[in-house]
Amino acid sequence: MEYTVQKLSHIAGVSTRTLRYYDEIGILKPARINTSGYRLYGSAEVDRLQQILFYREMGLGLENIKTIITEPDFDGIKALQEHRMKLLEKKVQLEMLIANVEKTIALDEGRINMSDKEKFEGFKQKLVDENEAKYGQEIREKYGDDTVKKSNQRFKGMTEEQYDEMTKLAKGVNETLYAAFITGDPAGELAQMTAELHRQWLSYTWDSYSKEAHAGLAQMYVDDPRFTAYYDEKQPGAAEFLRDAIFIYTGQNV
Amino acid sequence: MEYTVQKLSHIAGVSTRTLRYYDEIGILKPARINTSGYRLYGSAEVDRLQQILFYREMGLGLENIKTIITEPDFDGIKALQEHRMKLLEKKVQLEMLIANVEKTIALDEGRINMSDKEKFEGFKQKLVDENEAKYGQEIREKYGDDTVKKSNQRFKGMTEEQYDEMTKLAKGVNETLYAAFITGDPAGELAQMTAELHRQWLSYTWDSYSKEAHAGLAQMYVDDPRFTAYYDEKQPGAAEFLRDAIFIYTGQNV
DNA sequence: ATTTACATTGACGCTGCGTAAAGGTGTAAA
DNA sequence: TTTACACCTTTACGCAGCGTCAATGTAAAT
Repeated sequence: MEYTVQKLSHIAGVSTRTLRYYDEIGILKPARINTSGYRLYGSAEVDRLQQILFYREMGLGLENIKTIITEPDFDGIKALQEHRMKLLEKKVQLEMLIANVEKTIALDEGRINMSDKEKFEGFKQKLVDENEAKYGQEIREKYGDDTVKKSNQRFKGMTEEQYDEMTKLAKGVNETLYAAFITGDPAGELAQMTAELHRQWLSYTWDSYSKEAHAGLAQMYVDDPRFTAYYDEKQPGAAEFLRDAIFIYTGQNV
Repeated sequence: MEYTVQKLSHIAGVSTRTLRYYDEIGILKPARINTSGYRLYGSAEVDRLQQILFYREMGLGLENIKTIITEPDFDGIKALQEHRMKLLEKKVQLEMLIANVEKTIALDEGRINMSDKEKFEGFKQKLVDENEAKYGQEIREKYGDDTVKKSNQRFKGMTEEQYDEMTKLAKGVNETLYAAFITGDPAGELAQMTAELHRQWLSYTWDSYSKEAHAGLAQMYVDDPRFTAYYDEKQPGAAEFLRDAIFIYTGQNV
């Protein structure tokens, strides 16, 4: 009995394209080809296809399958055992991924604004990583290696409640900042409230508070374009305005 | 501060190719391009890249990420929740796959011959699925809807021991069949033993045995090319020989 | 003789880049 | 100033496993 591509595809439940592809990659060649170029398969090919599909079901790649079924004394079970290990690794990966996604979703319960939270999240990341990478040295020189280390550690070791609190404070800083900016007066009530919130926010990561350090950070907001961009995104000039407000709050000379 | 591709790639820990690709698909365009055609990124782009990498870590596709970060009021959490569902589905699939692979490996303990077992596995599949698809109707007409249903159910509901037993019987049928075929005598002792083993094998799936049905099936082995192919693979003419033996065994007129 | 069903060989598309290849720039050392 | 060398650019194939046209030839049924 001979089968054309379509007949075999019906028997095996695969597409004709698949059969042609299997021919192309040499994993299943037809028994013969007739004068019109038609592929004709015999029962041996049906069996072989069934083996291929069996291993395919197991998730093995076609190259692997080719090796298994072409080399007569190849240990199929051993291949499956190796394959199993790969699958188990994949499963671990997937589970970690799912855990991460779920953690991210759960973290959102605090419900700031997604984009705000993200920005803050990114901001936090930047504070720790980039600040460390690029400004680490000068900050260490200014405030001491120990202070910086403690700050970073505290940042990473925060509980979720603390993180939430800090996030809320950050949100408060943002909101009052933009409200204060509209008043145009960095010495005004709103602007000073912003500076106060900002101080509270800082206290979450700073070991000890000093007006000088606070003012220094405010100046950095203006000097470092990455910080400037963060505050200026919604409102150009906001970084500078915040610095002025903090300078007044800390009694720094402008 | 402006970053070239390489600088940005260092900051973000991605390849320059990735940055160019992100430019190409429009997910992250540089702030500006200088006279020499160099890509220059600003801090806004650093932020955007960080968002992109965040979602990428979550396993989202770039097209999805593009939507999330390009459309300002798109709900990122919702996207993550949908994504989570997909990941969970993937996990279920993967677990099923692993279970299958492990079952296959375990089944090999019985140590038939791998290829024989596979063929039988495929044969079982064909019996249930294809038989149902192509000959279901005529068999139902012949033996009744109920009989067929019960047979299929029993086939699928078999325990592993039963399956093993059945597998051994199938192997016995094959071996004695080819031995008997050499004798050339379908009425001989070996051939009749084959028929007997075949009856026992049938009993695993048949609700009740009848000589007529047995003979009917034997005829089908010859009529249906797929069955013929199975028995004839090792020995052309074996299917016909088996039918003759069974006809004699059941006292059917040839 | 015509329609219909089925066959063939290309060849592009999908995902997210890795990896050359071939050639212009920027900067520092000789 | 030349030379070297690091860094930039665009173009394009490769991967895994087919799905999906497109253009065209053949077998079988009406």
